[in-house]
Order: sequence, then structure tokens, then C-alpha cells
Amino acid sequence: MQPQSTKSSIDRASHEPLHRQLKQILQNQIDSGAIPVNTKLPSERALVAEYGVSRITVRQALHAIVQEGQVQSQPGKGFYVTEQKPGPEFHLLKSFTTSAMERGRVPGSRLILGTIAPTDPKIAKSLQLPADAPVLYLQRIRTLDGDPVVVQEDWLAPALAPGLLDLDWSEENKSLYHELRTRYGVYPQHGSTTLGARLATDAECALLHLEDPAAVLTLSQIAYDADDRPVNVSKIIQDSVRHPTILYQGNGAK
Amino acid sequence: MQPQSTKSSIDRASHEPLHRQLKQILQNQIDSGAIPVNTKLPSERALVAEYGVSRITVRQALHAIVQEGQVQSQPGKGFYVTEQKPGPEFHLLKSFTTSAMERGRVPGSRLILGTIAPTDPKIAKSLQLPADAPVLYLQRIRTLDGDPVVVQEDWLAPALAPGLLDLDWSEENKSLYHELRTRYGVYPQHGSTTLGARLATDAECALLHLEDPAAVLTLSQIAYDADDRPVNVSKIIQDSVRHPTILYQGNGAK
DNA sequence: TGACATAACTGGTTATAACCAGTAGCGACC
DNA sequence: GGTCGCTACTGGTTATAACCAGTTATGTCA
Repeated sequence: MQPQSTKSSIDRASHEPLHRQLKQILQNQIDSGAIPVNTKLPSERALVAEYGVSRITVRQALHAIVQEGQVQSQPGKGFYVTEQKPGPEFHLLKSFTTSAMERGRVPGSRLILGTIAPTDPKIAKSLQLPADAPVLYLQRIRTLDGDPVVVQEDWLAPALAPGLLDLDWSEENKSLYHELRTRYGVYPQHGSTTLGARLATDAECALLHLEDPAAVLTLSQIAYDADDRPVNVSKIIQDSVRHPTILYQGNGAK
Repeated sequence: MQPQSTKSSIDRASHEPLHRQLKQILQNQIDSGAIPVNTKLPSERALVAEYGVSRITVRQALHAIVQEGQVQSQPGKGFYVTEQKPGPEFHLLKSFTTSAMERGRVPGSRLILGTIAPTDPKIAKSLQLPADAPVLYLQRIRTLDGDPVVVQEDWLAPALAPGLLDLDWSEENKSLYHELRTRYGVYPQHGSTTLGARLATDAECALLHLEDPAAVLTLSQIAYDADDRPVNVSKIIQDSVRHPTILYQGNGAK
């Protein structure tokens, strides 16, 4: 029951494999910022000395972290902490802010509606809630240089993130996933996305300042956490002419 | 110069690491069907005896194949060949046939154009070819119950797949990636995709039997092999109202 | 015949040891 | 001063050895 200091140590009595314990220790140090981005990790042999395990064990731990993309190895130099790359499903949702800044434009966000109320039973079902259960709903408009290009809607189980509606959603870089991770410890791990294109409705034309016959890209997404519990349902309607979406798909076979 | 039999062996003089050689040997046996799906691979210790390498080397090879999803380990039993699951980028391109059949509709394919000629320099550059180099080009239309819903264009380096144009591209399940894998040993491993939506051109409206103001979903893709060499550039124009695209995104953080 | 103990496997984990190739700093030599 | 080469690092590869836990077939005993 001693307070866990920043640096834990290996418990040899545990049934947890040593390499997995070491991996967890290193990942905690990375996540907590004790080892910042672009910093070199201690060398393999230094970790051997520090934690009293063999080099094979250290390498198993390090390579597992490499596999998850948090660090990368540079032969002859060391292991370096890489930028925290968001998972694939975050690319779709975050790409707005990211690619906007890459183009030197100023992203913005405007909350249109935030409620907790019963909603479309199909969405409640996707969240594994009763059809008439209250659901947290966010509707936002995302802008570039003040120009609206995306209408985004999100639905979540209210119990998952109490107080979420009280946050200031006008901040331009506010990320729903970031808030879920940091405030509520909810980590979306996988999901499915449905793509579509259709003609914009009159309301959407008005919101996005489009001329009447206009095409919009639609993205519908359901995200799940590591235990396959639904996290949120998300719908994005995007003027993709002014803002193409780039979806990096990572490795194919893996 | 002896003919390579089905079973290659380890070349200890090579600069290629032993575990990578062994991985290649095993993958060839899996791909060639010498070790069928759901069959047990030789045990680690059997491979040690067979190829005269240490168990560490065998395990490195096996775990690399596990990582690529071709086999999976069952502690206490062995390594078993899994079904060849297509990677994420194949989902986008194959989802046409797959989801068509899930809906009980009959998918079809029609080759509109197949040439080898210089093309758009931007595409040549994406394939890392000189701007005026001849490029293999395929244009196909994909149909549901005879009804056209997708226009698909592909560009490849001709040297990558000689004779590709001579294949019968009218077969409804013909997959470009499948041919590349089985005939030419080319394995796309990762890629990037750009999504868009726009109004269909008059020509597209005619090809896809759309009424004039119509929205189409566009998917532009570049696929690379394990050595980061470009495999192909692909553009898909899709009537997503009649055929929504489902994109499974797999794990997020990993 | 049935249940149970055992033996012979399987992959999983860990340790020790050695050599290689690439990197970078430092000092000597031209 | 600039170059060269040494040296001390880095991760990458490979070998040998031992034990564990889970699976499966075998054989024995009731």
C-alpha cells in the first residue's frame, strides 16, 4: 500500500510476465510525461541494470511498445518517444483541426445544441441503451477562418461522461475524444465507419454556405472501448470540396 | 542456381537475418498452399531441428507472421494458419463485392479501358516513375444486378505486373489485389486514402445512370508494399446512395 | 468400461553470452 | 583547422539453456 511513485519497479512474485510489467512501467512514464516526446529512452543495457532483468525481457517490452507506435527504435542511437499518434478513427474526427492547421487556416468550433433527452431509438440501440433512455447529444459546427465546413453530431450515454455539457465547447481545438480520455478515462479502441455522399439539404446548404445543388460527404461512426462497450455515435456532414478528408489507413495485414 | 524447390532452406552466408529468411520460407509455404488454412505449422522445436537455427530465431519468424495475421498461436497446441483476412485498404475496394452479396445482390464488373501509356505526371510521380513513363491503366465499372454503381480506375507500374492486361477482367469477383498477390507476389501493406464528395459530372451521370444533380463519393488511394514501394494508385467514384461504403477501422490505439 | 494418473508434447517466459553494424564524440596526426 | 581513426556507446541478431503452463494421447487401475 505504499504510494506508487513515478517509478514503479518489477514485482517478481507477480504472475504477470516481467516484460509486460516493464512495458507498463515505461508506458506510464511516457504517458505521464516523465519521458517527453522526442526524448531518448534509457538504453537497453541501462534498463537491464536498472530493473534487474535480462536484455531479452527488456527487448520484449520495448518492441511491444514500438508495435503500439509510442516509441521507435533508431539503431546505433536508441529508442525515442514518438508523437502520440491518434488511432485511425481519431484521424477522421481530428483531421479537421489537424489538416486545417497544416493548410495555415484557423479552425473554429461552435456549439449549436447540447441536450440530454430521448432520441432516435436506433441510436439508443447502438449505445446499448433502452429505446426511450435519455441520451447526451452534441451538435457542433466547425469552421475554417470563420467559414463553416462541417456539421458534427455526437451521441453518448450520459452516465459515461457526467458534466460533459458544462464544458466550454467553443474552444477551437476541443476534441470530444480528448475530453473523454483525460476527464473520464474512456478510451475508444476500435469502431466502424460508414461513408456516404449525398446532396445537401436546404438547411445544410444554409449552415455551410453552399450553393444549392451541392454534394456533402457523410461519415457515420460508432466507437467502442477495449471491452467492446459503445462509447459514442458520431455523424459528420462535411463540405469536402473546401475540406478534403485524408484517411491514413496504417498497416494492411496487421 | 539449383531450382528452388517448394521447400527452400536457410542461407547462412546471406546478409539477410535468419529469422527473416525463415519467415519468408514459411510464408511461401502458406501462400502456395503447401500448409493449408487451419493446419498446424511444425512445432517450434521441429523447425529448430529442420532448419538448424535456434528457437529464438524460429520464434522471431513465427511471431512476425502472427503479427501479420497469417497464423495464430495456441499455447499448448501449436501455430495454426488463419484465414487470409484482407487488410483494411482491401475493405474499401472489396467491400463492393462483399457488401453486395450481403445484400443479396449480384455484383458484376466491366472493363472499359485497359492501356499502357504515359499518363498524368502526378500519378507517375506517386508511383515513383518518370513523368513520361508508360503506366498500366485499368478503368472498370462495377455493377449491382447489372446496374452500374462504381467507376474504378487503377494505375500501376507495368513492370510490377507483366501480362495483367491479358487477364479476364469481366469476372465479377476479380480483385486486383488478389491477382497481385497470387500472380506477382506483390503484397500491399499500407496506404493512405483521401475521401471526398462532389457533384457527378455529366459523363458520370450517364455511366452510373444518375439524375442530373447527383452526389458521388470519391476515394483516392495509394497503396505501398512492406518496403514502402508504391503498388498502385486507385480512384473510385461511387454512387453511395445506392451503395453505401462501410469502412471497418480495427483497433485505434494499437 | 470408466476415471484417473502420467508422459510427451505444445507455446510462453526468462537468463546468459557473444558478435555485428551503425552512431557519435574525442583526440591525434597531417 | 581539418581529417582520420579510435573508442565507447547504441540497437539487431543469434545461440544455448532452463523452467512453466496448457494440451493431448496413452496407459493403468478400479
